[in-house]
Amino acid sequence: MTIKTPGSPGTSQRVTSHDVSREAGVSQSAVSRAFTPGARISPEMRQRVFDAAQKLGYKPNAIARSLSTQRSGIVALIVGELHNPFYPQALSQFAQALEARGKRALLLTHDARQDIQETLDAASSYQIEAAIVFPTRLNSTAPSLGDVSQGGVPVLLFNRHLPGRELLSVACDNHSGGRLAAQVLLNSGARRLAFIGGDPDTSTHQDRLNGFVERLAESGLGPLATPSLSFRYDWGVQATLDLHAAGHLPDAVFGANDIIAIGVLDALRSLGRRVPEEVSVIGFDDIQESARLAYRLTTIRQPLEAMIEDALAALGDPQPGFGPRLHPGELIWRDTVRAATA
Amino acid sequence: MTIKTPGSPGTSQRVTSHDVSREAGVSQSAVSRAFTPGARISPEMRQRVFDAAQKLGYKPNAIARSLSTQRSGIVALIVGELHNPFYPQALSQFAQALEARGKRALLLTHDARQDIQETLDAASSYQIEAAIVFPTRLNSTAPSLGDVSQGGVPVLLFNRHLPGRELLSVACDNHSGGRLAAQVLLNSGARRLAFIGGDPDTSTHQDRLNGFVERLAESGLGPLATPSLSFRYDWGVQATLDLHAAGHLPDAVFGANDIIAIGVLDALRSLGRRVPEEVSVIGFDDIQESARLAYRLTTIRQPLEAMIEDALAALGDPQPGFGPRLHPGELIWRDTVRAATA
DNA sequence: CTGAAAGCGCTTACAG
DNA sequence: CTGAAAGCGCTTACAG
Repeated sequence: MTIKTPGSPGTSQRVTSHDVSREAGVSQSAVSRAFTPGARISPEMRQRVFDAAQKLGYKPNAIARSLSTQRSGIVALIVGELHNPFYPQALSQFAQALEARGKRALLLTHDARQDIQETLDAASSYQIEAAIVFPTRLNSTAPSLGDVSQGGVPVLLFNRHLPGRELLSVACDNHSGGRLAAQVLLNSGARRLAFIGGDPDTSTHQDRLNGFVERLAESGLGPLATPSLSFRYDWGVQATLDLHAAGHLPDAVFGANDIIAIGVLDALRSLGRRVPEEVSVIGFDDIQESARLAYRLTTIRQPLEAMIEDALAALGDPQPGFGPRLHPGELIWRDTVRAATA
Repeated sequence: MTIKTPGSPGTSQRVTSHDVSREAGVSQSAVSRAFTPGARISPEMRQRVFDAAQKLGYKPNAIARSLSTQRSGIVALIVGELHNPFYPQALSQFAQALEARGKRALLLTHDARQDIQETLDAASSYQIEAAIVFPTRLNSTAPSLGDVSQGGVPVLLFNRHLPGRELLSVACDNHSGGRLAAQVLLNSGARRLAFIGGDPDTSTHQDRLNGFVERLAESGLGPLATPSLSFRYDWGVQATLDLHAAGHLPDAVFGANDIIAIGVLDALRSLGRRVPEEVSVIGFDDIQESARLAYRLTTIRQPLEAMIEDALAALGDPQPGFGPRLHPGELIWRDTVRAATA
């Protein structure tokens, strides 16, 4: 791909601070100062520069500024597959939050075939100030990520944590969330509870499962089944169909995330099972889709805004500490869990 | 946000080509050449440089390179709201396609309150080579976009076109797609056809509607109703409910996109109407969700890959021409349109 | 093929 | 407050 120059080709010469300084009859330093927020410059000078800049259509070159200041203002956002709508939502909110802070988001993709380290290296050549990874493709078996922060740029895992690695991470308090899901289902009178899990190698999955099982145990129960595979709609459907075929249909299911829970709902419907009369279903995330008329899914919401703020705060903190930063989930009560029995 | 330096603070000094040249005992130009693909340099020299670079952990600074070469390798991706899953999909595929070409994607958001021109200006300070806008928030009343390409960077509208402006755009052939939808519905025996539209100010909406109406007219029919508002699920639901309340329930509906059509499906279901027995429904886009068990939506697929390739090709072309570049939609036959009557 | 040097467009001590 | 100058880390004619 090469650059083309539509419109007047002559105009395409980039106008620089030198051009402006000439036009305004001041030094080049002056024009630089005029465009630097806290700089020592008289209002008259600044105005004079602005007028000339306006006239010439001057815009400071952020690349040159980055080189000079040694701060790019760029944060890398690294995403894998986007099957789960939770991620696009997080992605765009991150981009906005970054912009609000005067930063820019460099979007990088990461697929299963490549080591995430390569992606990070590629990003770091742009002198990124931090990298936020949305680990749709990353589980605890991921290699070498532990070394990343050595390069000097902080890496933050969003919505997952890797135990024992020196990485920043922010996530929902999935363990408590798992407990909450169990609690809600138990309250509704359910006794045959199943968990349909996502990728078993992820902390997200594990924490939700452990919290769920822990709470069940406190009521003297164990899960009926905990089939787990991946955080995808198809899997939610499949697992439900399998359970049914095996004659193990539960009276309540906790889907490891909403997209799975929605699969469960669709499968149940195709099986002619009524929700919540025969089977209660609860999910996790509260993606937009869960509120739809066709689902009205009861779920545990991840406090996305708070998590994003916190992620950015952690990245800005010189001594953040490496444990996962946890945020409590919030129960969103809709129509897929039976009302509590009296 | 400031940079922190985890790990060994001493290590955080960026290693530059000078460090490498010193280590390798060669000139700085040599190390630059070693990292420049087509450069004239002997294999021995290159290897020597690579060894030193490896030892020091050197990575070329892309920011400095950009400044020097006057080519940033950065393409801006500008997105608005992401209610429609079509866009995240397009977004991540664009990012991948760009990476495959050695380019980087700068992600910018654009909300309704701000002029898109501001967003483009912000982007252009990073010396972007092109901007691709996903016009979820942009309709034909958008101001000033016509001036954008003056700045020297080509702007491409994805999935929409603005008549009469000198902008690149690639889109599906929505007019033919609208005709195709009408055709399919007519073949199924429908006679009372409605179109539930999106934002009436968009070319996407208009072209689909016009094609649809045109084909209907050829069969001596007119649309039963064409309520239009926005490309959102909620609107699909609402419009269907309204039609029903007004006693105008059609025997076939063409949803201006899949997300609307899915809303229609959900509303129909809540009304106790059977699809496709009582009402046929067809959508547009073929988002992943449309294939789900609960919907199995018959729809017209936008050839996303081809559109993305073409977009990148157009951006690389010095003389692209400004008409919209149209790609034919493909009928995806699933379960929401009645089989053709004999 | 290799090196010394100028230059990309800024920022920022340093003097005044 | 203002200007001249050095420097950020590369690339690329220009000589050799």
